[in-house]
Parts: sequence; C-alpha cells; structure tokens
Amino acid sequence: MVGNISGVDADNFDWDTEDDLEIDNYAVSSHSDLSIPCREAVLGLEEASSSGESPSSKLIDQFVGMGFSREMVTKVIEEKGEENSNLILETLLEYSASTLPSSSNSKMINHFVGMGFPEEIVVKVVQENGEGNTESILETLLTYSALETTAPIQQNADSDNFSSDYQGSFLDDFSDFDSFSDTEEVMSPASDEERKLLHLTKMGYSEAEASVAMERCGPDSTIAELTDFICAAQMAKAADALFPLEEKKPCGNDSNHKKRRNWDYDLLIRKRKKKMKLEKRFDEDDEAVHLPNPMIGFGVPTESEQSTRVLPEAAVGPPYFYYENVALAPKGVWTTISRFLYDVEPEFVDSKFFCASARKRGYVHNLPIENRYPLLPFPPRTIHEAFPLTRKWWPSWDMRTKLNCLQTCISSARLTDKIRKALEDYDGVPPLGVQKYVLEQCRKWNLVWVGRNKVAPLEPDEVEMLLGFPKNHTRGGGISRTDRYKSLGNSFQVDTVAYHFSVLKDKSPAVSICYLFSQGSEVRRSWWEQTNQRGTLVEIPDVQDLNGDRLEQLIKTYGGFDLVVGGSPCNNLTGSNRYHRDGLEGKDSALFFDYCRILDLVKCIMNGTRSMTV
DNA sequence: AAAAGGATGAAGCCCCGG
DNA sequence: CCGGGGCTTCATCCTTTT
Repeated sequence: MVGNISGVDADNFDWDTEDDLEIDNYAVSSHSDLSIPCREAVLGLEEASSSGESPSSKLIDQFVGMGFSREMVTKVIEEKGEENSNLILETLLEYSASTLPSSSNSKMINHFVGMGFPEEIVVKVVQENGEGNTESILETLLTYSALETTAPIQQNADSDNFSSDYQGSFLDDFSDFDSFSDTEEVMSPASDEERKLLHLTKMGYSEAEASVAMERCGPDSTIAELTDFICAAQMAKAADALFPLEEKKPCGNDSNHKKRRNWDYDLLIRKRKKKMKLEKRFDEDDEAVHLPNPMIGFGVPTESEQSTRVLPEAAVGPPYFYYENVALAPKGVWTTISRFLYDVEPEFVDSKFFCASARKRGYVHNLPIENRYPLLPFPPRTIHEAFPLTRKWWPSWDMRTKLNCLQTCISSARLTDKIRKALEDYDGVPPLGVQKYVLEQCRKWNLVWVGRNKVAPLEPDEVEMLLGFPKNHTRGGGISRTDRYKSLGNSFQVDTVAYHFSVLKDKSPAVSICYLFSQGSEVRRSWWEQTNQRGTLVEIPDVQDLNGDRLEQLIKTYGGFDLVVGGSPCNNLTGSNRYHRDGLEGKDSALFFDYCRILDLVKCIMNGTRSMTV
C-alpha cells in the first residue's frame, strides 16, 4: 500500500528530550518514532485518493488560502503548470514582491502592520524607503519602535500581569534535575533560579542575558516570561545597533555570532508582535481557550461541515508547522502555546471521531483546512467493529461503544481476576453496585470482554491497530512489552493526523525525506533499520544542540524544511500525572519552548535565504 | 538487572437540580 | 447562580517478581 515515496517533501523532526532521561523519556521520544510511519501512511494513501477532483481549483484554493490573489494564482498556474507547486510558490512570491507598485502596496503595508508596527508609521516608512526595499523598511521600523518604547520595562509590567496564575505552582519545584544532560555536572542546582538559568542557557541565550532577565523579572517568573523578556531586550539592542546606520546583511557568512544575531533579530519582530497582540487583548477579556463540544476541531470526516479560517499573517509558512499536545492541559497552557505559535488558534480534536478510542488532543498548525480527506480504508469506529470477538462476552449493561484514551500503562492481571470474582457470584445481571465498580475499572483501564465474566487489557498489536499503525509496528526495535505500551501511549493517532496532513498531498513532487531525531537510542536505530524506513535519518542526541548553525547546515544540505512536526512531552500537563503536573514550565514539557526556538530559526533561515518576502 | 505490578489523586470540564 | 456529582486523563514512585 505504501508503494511510493513521492508525495510530500516533508521533514519531521523531534525535539523531544535529552538522551539521559532513561525510560521516561524514552517513551516520550518514541512518540515521534511512531509519528514517522504515520506520515508515510499519509503519503501512500494520498497517492491513492488524489485523482477525484480537479487539481487546479484545489491548487488555486491552496495558494489563495496563503494570501495570494486568485487572479495572480490562476495566472501563475497557467504559466507554470500545476505540477510543481514549489515553482508556483516561488513565482508567486516573486510577483508579490515585484508587482508592489499600486495594488500590492497595501499588502506590503499589511505585512508590516501584521508584525505589530503602527499603520501610519509603516505607511510613512514605506514611502520613504521605496517599496522594493523590504529590508531597509524593516530596519527603519525597528529603529522607530525602539525609540518609541523601552521594551524591557514594559515587558516587566506585562509579565506580572500575565503570569499571576502561574506563579504559585513553580516556586518550589526544585525537584530532581536529572533531565539536563551531560554538559553540566550531575549535581542538582541549588535553586529553582539556577534551574531556569540553566534552561535558558541551554536554549541558546547567553548567561548574561539569562541572569539579567532573571533579575528583572523576579524569581517567580516563568520560562515563558523570561524568554519574552530576553527577546525584548535583544530587540532593543538590535535596534540600538542600527542607530549608527550600519547595514545588516541578511545572512552574513562571516562569524557565527553575526548570523545568530540576525536570526534573533527577525525573531524579535515576531515576539514583539505577540506582545502587542497580548496587550490589545488584555482589556477585551480573559480569553480562556475553551474546548469545543463536540471536539471536532475544524472538522472531521464524519461531520461534513467545512470550516474556514484566516491565519494570522505571521503564521503563514513556509514552513508548515504542526504542534501537538494533550487537550486537557492545566489552565492557561494552551493560551501560552498559542501565543508562542503566532497566535494560531489550536484545533482540538478527539480521535474518537476517527477510530474506536478517544484521544483528546490539541493541534496548533498552519496547514490549510479546506479539502481535507480521510485515510482509507476507514478504521473501525466502535469497539465491536474493532474487536468482534468481544461481542459474545459483552454484557448488556456495559454501554461503552468507544474506548477511552490509550495510555502508557495497562492494568495488571490481578485486577481482571478481581473483577471476575466480583461477577462470578451472580448468574445473570449483577447488582448495580457491582456493575458500577466493574464499569469504573473498565473505563479506567480500557478493559474489554474476552470471556465469561472476564475482562482483559488490550494487546500491543490491538493498540497499534486502534492508533492506525500496522500490526507489530512497535515490535521492530525488539523492545519489551511494557515499552511497547509506553511508546504507543505517547503516539499520534494516525488517521487523525493523516486527515490534517492530507492537504499536503498536492504540495510538491518527491524530494528527499529527512527525519531528525533528537535522541539517538539503540532502540530507535534498530527500529529504523528493521522496519525499512525510507528517507534519511539524522540523529541529534540533544535537541539543544540543534542551534541556528546546525539548522542552517541541514537546510543547505536538504534544501529546506517544508514541515516542522512535533509534540513536546506531556507528562507535566496530563491529568494522569500525580506528582509533577507543573504545566508548561515543568522540566520536560518546557521543551515546548525549544520547539518554538527551532521553528523560529527554521522560519528565519528559510525566509532569509528566499529574499525577505513572505 | 530488567520487567511487571500496585498504590497513589487532582484538575478541570460538563451537567443537572435546587 | 451555584454547588455537587460524574467523568476523563500521551503518569510516577516504589515494591515485587522474573
């Protein structure tokens, strides 16, 4: 079925965790192991079901969705043909940059307004600098905005407001600190502050920047606030540096330091935009992210309604990005995630609309949402369809039709025994109290009926099937049963993600597929080899090493990343965690900020090399 | 040494009745 | 409006067994 490699030119990388986290993080990292084939499945199937409708209208919609005028898109497609969407995109970008004169002038202005600059200033600066020269416009705008506000102070004020919800929970979280790898000695830092400091430096900020930020933001500040602060400070500095009217080259090829600066520079613009949005929003209302009911996101195959959306301008690719995590995270988490990902509204989807088990997840992505289509054949949608043999033993008072979320652990044999004993005393229907107990346990542990009065947890291959993976998919690496459950519990639901990715089918012709893993374990490698994965495997032992230089090199080697997929560890967010449900600042889940960092870098580098348009 | 088992709530949502 | 009950949740720590 997966006969072709052609399809999407996509890259998937994983920033999950460092490599010394042993089992816990092994699980986390395998999450992305499993996400790989899911994408392949997408590719294979897309190929199969692509012939139905007129490609050009779909193609046109795609580009119109990206913000180009229908007229221009149609024209370019006529000129260049439909096959090479990269070429089309390039041409469109070229046109929109060069045909600025009259009509697209406003587009240009919108572009900068979207970055957070006041409209009147943008208009003025554009006039002064000439429309062709985006770079000098940007510089001038930055200079202006640096004059007009003192970012750090303002930032300080904000962070106080924004974070009041959080502060309590992180104060005494020194806990164990073994997650940060070998570069530092294994000793635990003495305080929470040191921990944050270390984290920030690991993210690539200098120690000086980090400690200043800590000082200014106070000891209770969160990583999110600190990075915001540093960005604001860097921005002010960058603008300062521009004062003596020094020209800055896009991606200077001299010193690393210079390059780095330049990326930060671009990044600052975005952060600033976020900040301004936040301010604007502040007096409107608290805008808590609410989960939709039913949880169908922007649509699922079974509900035929098509929704549309307009992405914030800063969110429009390239590259595409796709971030995933648990929907039921502590308060404020999704607000923060959204804020850090260009204010894109999360798409909350429960995979029970795709398969026989629930999986409530939030996805923040900038993929088009029009003309999605499901992976075929449809997987079983009910427990009975998925496990026909259980029907014989399924009692009438167990009304479940869907399983709950597949987790990383299963119940023990003793529990099923206990349940059997509880039921054996009654011939027909047990009393309500017993029913209630049994059902409670069945829901909690996702038990199914495998015999008279006998329930059992799902087998690993059954979980694989529910999640949309081929049978024995997790067997390749020769891992233990426990670890198979763990890996699967951390995985995507294939049909759900495939549905979202289906819009990429027509995007571009076959190119190399490059996988980046941030954790090079033996298991991963052997899994990779034994399951005949295609594409290039690039392993990066520590995600923190994936800095701008490394990324630039990779982008040069592989011709760019079209898609940045990931889901940071959820263990500090999920309700299952009894001990360290610390939110986004938790020691594992905070790697979310590395995703943002990497995405920012990819975006900056790619757009830098493609001449500042977008 | 490695794998499996057992015990361990709380947060946040929805819903309903008062 | 409000409070209580029902429901779900990509888990962790420690002990026991293999």
